[in-house]
Amino acid sequence: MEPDAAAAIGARLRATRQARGLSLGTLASRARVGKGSLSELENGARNPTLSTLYALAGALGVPLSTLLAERGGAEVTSPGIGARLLDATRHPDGTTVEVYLLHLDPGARHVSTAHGPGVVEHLLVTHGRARAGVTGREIEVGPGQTAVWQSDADHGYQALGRSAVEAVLTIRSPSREPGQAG
Amino acid sequence: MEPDAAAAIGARLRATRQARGLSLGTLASRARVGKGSLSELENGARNPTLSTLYALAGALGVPLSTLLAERGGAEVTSPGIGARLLDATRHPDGTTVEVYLLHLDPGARHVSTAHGPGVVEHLLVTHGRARAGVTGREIEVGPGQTAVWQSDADHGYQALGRSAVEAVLTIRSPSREPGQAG
DNA sequence: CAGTATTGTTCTGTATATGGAACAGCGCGA
DNA sequence: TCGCGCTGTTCCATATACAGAACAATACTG
Repeated sequence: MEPDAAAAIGARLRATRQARGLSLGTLASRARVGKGSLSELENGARNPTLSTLYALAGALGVPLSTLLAERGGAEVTSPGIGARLLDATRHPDGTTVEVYLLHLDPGARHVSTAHGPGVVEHLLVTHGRARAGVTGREIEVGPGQTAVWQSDADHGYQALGRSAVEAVLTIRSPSREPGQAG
Repeated sequence: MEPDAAAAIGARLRATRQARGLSLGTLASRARVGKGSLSELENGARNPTLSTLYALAGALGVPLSTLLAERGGAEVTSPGIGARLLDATRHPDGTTVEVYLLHLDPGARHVSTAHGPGVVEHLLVTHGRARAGVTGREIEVGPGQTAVWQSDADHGYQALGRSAVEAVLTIRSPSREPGQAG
């Protein structure tokens, strides 16, 4: 297998567990999995079995595919910028929604030309500060704040200050316009 | 594990293999997996390892999540409400961010008691209309709009009108307060 | 400060998943 | 009828994932 696929899944496992506020021991006992197994698994030092994966996903209340990081692995769009597609759904009425997890290195900047009409982007900053929006009308957003813009004009986002930016970027395209990360 | 989860995955495996017109032996050798292992695996008499699953999925040219039985495992939190965790990350500074894909049946309503201080929730509606926010101060949002609230007070969201609501819910918790979907 | 949880780690014997060999059931050509 | 190539199955020795215990390192509590 990919040498670090186990590591990736372990990291996701740990992240989800901690996000739930669970200790390693409690999750292990809830999932009826050995504490040691879970520890080594989170550290990527194991090649888990389908049964243990199911058990852990079940105890976390998460579909197993969530733990299987393999959704379009970290796509690097520009230097200093990483975007990971979390989900892309197409509603029956044709609108598509893409959800990205975005990482901007300090100072990184991304600009994009206009998309089709009606495309709306939401940038929800979870760490650091950023400037985002249509070119010339950017606004500044910090953790827990969202910038929204219509991307039918040139637009972009950039990291402010000296710390990296983590954000959730959602792109909603009304009809058949394919969304691009940015 | 669920007794038939292995059987389900085995069936899918066999189906995709045959759809590719591959014999058991050729797939086994391409994936560098024992013939016997693959046979028993397809018959549901095995509890495969992540590495063998990856190897087989890779040789079939299929994302692993395709082979997993639980496609689109929607977690049902309340009747008429489905939430699927897309991602849960914990930043080094301790803040955790959870991103959910949310589905509300027409008229469905969800209320939640107060979480710890500093928790911020963002509800980005991608389809339908919803009312969301702190109890008594809800706002109405439609496609492409976001409702934001501090969830240190009772809060909730509900679908308006006669169509279902699709949304992206992001919960940002500053310290170690475990986030709950809602 | 000790005393006591509670954390996550490393260790160990056992169960089992693994690759490969041996096996059986075909179709086909001579 | 053989023989040969193919199919997929069952068997076996070995590697390893497993549960749990024993451990260490960090908190609370008196």
